Amino acid sequence: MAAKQRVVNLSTIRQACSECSLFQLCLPVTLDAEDVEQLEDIVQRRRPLRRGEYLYRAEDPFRAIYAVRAGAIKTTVLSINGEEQITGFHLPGEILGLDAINSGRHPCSAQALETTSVCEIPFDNLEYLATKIPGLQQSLLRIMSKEIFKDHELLYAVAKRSADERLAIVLLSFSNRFGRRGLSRTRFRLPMSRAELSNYLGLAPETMSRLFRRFQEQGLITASGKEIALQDIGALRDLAYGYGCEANQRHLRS
Amino acid sequence: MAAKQRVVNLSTIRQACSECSLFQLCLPVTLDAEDVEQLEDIVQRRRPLRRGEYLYRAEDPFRAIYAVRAGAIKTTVLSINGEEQITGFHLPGEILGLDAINSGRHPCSAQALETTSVCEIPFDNLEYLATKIPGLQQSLLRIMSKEIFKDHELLYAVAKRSADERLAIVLLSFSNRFGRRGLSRTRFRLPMSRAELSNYLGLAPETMSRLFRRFQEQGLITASGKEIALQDIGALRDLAYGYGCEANQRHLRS
DNA sequence: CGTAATTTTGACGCGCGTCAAAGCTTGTGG
DNA sequence: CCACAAGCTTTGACGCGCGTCAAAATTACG
Repeated sequence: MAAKQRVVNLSTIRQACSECSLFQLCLPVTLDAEDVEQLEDIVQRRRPLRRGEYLYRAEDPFRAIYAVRAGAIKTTVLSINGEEQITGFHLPGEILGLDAINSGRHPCSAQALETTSVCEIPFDNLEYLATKIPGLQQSLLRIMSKEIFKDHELLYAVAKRSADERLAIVLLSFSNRFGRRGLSRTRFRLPMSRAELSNYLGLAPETMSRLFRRFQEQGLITASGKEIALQDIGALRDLAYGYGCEANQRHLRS
Repeated sequence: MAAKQRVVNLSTIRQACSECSLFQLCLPVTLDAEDVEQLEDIVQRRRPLRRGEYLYRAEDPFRAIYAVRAGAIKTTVLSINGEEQITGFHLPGEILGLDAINSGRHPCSAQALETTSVCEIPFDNLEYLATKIPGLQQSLLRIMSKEIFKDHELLYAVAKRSADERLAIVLLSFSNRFGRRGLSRTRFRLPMSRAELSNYLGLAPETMSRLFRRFQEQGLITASGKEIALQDIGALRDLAYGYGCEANQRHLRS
């Protein structure tokens, strides 16, 4: 089914690659045109997901990883009492599903926050390709490493910080992630509701609401609905990274 | 330097492998004796670390990943104000350093909590070997996936829960991790101080202390110093996994 | 344009951090 | 083997941050 002849040049590949969010797999290392072509052959387009549709559900068997092209996806787990815990937001250019490799089943559900299109990358093929193309294996390992690191970061970020620090942190996180994709770092549209944000951050929605008000009063941001503009990134950074968090570390030895 | 001839049989390999904590790399997939031998060749023993000694420091260039053979290691980051944030405890049989693959530098420091011996697995060699032995590549990916998942778990675990739920969760986590290694699941010695535990969980040491008292009064555990005995695992599980955490999810759509 | 879902606002209470000081370990040197 | 520090761990008192409940205001959507 992939036996057709094709003529490609590197720049169109790069472009297609980037367009369908494979750039994360391509960029870190040098893959030549042929490699990228092979990689592209295994990538599948799917019809866009509508808001609320599931990309996969927890416990589904693991077949593929996914790259978000446009839109946004949230991943969730169900706590025992049947309540939804949001574990991550995935924006264009980001990859999800890696956490399923180990057990062979998805540990969380993935649901579209708005109309969203993704690329599907069947993992069997990818893994096979990775043994053939050393650059690709490296690339894969690197992405997974980054994933681990990102999570660690969020872990500290969210676990041990006050509500306003948490909000500052995610706002800056979105700012960076949009910025990396070439969008504005200071004005963007949050794809999720306040309730989802607060759930993600482990706060009550009421607290989230009050925070948004406070942040606006302090001139840190302006917000109307989901449209956000960061007015004072410096101050946000001060909030997010450190100053005023002399939490509970003074008790440790050297 | 690795050119010497050796006669091996699979069971001694397996044993050595498990002893030096490579079992995580071997077990998930089938590697034949020769593969394991190659793997073993690149593993390096190091002299044991004494309590407080660093295995590596944040920002150190990434050379190798490490498997804990005996003892325990904590990984930490420094927040801007120079305070230590504990990001993980690593017990025998566990692997650390994977989070450095992406950037090429260790994002955190690793320090021995007690006398600790580790295996060093130079990453260049491992990566090369992984291209030669498909089973090994799979194994690596799987471990990294597990790592991602574990972190996710802890993220929810710690971020959005009350102090006693957090304590129940880590106690059960240690119970499982010791149990997996063949030690008792109900009586064990915590390798870290209360202050370190509380730092890790994002709590004040005073709170930790009060929690230990409460848990003992309620008959959940008995503790004297670092020796812990879990008396009522069922109740701990109830605390850890759900009941009574109707936190902040009732606000979400469908 | 009306109904449902979301967001906002206010009042109130509890959990947990903070400060301060009193036991307990642990290790070191006489 | 004991004495004396220097950590740790525990205890109590107190206050603030944020969750909870309830209801109004706003927005989204058919």
